[in-house]
Amino acid sequence: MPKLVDHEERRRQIAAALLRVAATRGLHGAGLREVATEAGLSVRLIQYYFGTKEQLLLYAARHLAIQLSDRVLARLRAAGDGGPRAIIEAILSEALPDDDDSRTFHVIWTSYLALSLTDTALDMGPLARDADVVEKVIAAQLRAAQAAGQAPPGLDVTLEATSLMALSAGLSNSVLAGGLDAAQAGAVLRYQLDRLLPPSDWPADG
Amino acid sequence: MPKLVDHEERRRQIAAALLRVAATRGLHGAGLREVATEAGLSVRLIQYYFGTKEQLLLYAARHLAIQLSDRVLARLRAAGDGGPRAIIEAILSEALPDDDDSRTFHVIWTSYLALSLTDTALDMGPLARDADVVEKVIAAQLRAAQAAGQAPPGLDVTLEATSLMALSAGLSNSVLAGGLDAAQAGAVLRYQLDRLLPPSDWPADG
DNA sequence: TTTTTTATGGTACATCTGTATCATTAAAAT
DNA sequence: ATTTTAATGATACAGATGTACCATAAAAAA
Repeated sequence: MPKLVDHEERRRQIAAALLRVAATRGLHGAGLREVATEAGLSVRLIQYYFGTKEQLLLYAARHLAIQLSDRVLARLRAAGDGGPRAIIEAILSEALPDDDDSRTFHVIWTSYLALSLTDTALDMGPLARDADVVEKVIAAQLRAAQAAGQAPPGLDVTLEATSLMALSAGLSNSVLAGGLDAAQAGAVLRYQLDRLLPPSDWPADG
Repeated sequence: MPKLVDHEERRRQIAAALLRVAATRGLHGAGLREVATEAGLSVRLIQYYFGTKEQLLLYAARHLAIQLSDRVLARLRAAGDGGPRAIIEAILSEALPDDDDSRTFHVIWTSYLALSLTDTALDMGPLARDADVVEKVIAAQLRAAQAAGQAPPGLDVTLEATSLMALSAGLSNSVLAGGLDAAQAGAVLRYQLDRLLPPSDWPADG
């Protein structure tokens, strides 16, 4: 046999090419031929490693989710241990499309969401579960902030975590659609975090 | 000539058919032949009344925006004059996909958003302007609430209005994606409105 | 060295896409 | 009654799409 190639590596390579094409043409407009050219391979190879296009899409979706995880983790490490407020801000800021890479990410993400709404074969389950994990982390941080007297004791941390995730998603949409720029979205986000975790302290027991 | 038909009426009819198809197949998957069949017309007629498909998409987008306006206005009238809180809740609740019609609307809306991100010819300007008007209405209602002593004087009404719009959009996304059901989303929304406009009063001058 | 297996290229195929063309009905204008 | 014009139908066309099939180079196994 020839080179005896690493299949997983090849799949990553192809998936990355798909995502690059999808960033400009959209997911539905990413044809196999164009993806093959972008990856520097033949169409036949995409068939060989994925079989059908739908499987390629699913694989690429997981690839995308992993990218997001990596980005969030990187920001978390960069934020260090600045306390709950810093951690939450790091996570949610990453969710905003503030640079080209991030914008590309969100464009493809939106494309996936739209596709999954009408294409039942496209299961976005894994991505939703990732979002759930993040939401739970935020809730935990809010609880920690309460315990440290940095947040009002009356706060419903579960509802607040859900709200923050939704706020972040909504702001992202606005930035993508052009209604807001990244700086404005960031300002809104920090304003809400300030309202949630103000500088002043509360008595730990209410 | 034959029947001497009302062009605008025909266009509405065709646009409605497109949206009906798009609700199940997605916007990108709504072929002219299928739309024609759905409308009970021939493909040729769609060409006759719209020329190109892109113009049909643009027209349908306006059609969709008008539908949304109508829905919001209907809810506003139904809400009567229950004060700022009731008005804001009416507007934002309408934005949540709580029934089949509303869900269909949001599916198509998301499809449009995704398309417009990669298809430069699809100008979503009008829709963005509609959203801006709604946001200004909400800001005005918040100001009214402040003046009536129903909201904290320190509130930045502009940022809060933007936040509420983003929150609503994000919640809608979650409902569409299946992470939340409509009831949960509504609960989150009302929780945030309670936090913003609590039952208790403030002194009008701070 | 022969045989088997893996990796790859090329290409043909059926289907679907939006659009263009040719033709026709029928009402209004003259 | 004739001419013009609005409205509609049928169908052909060029291109793109995902997939299937046939071939082959080359490395590992025998």
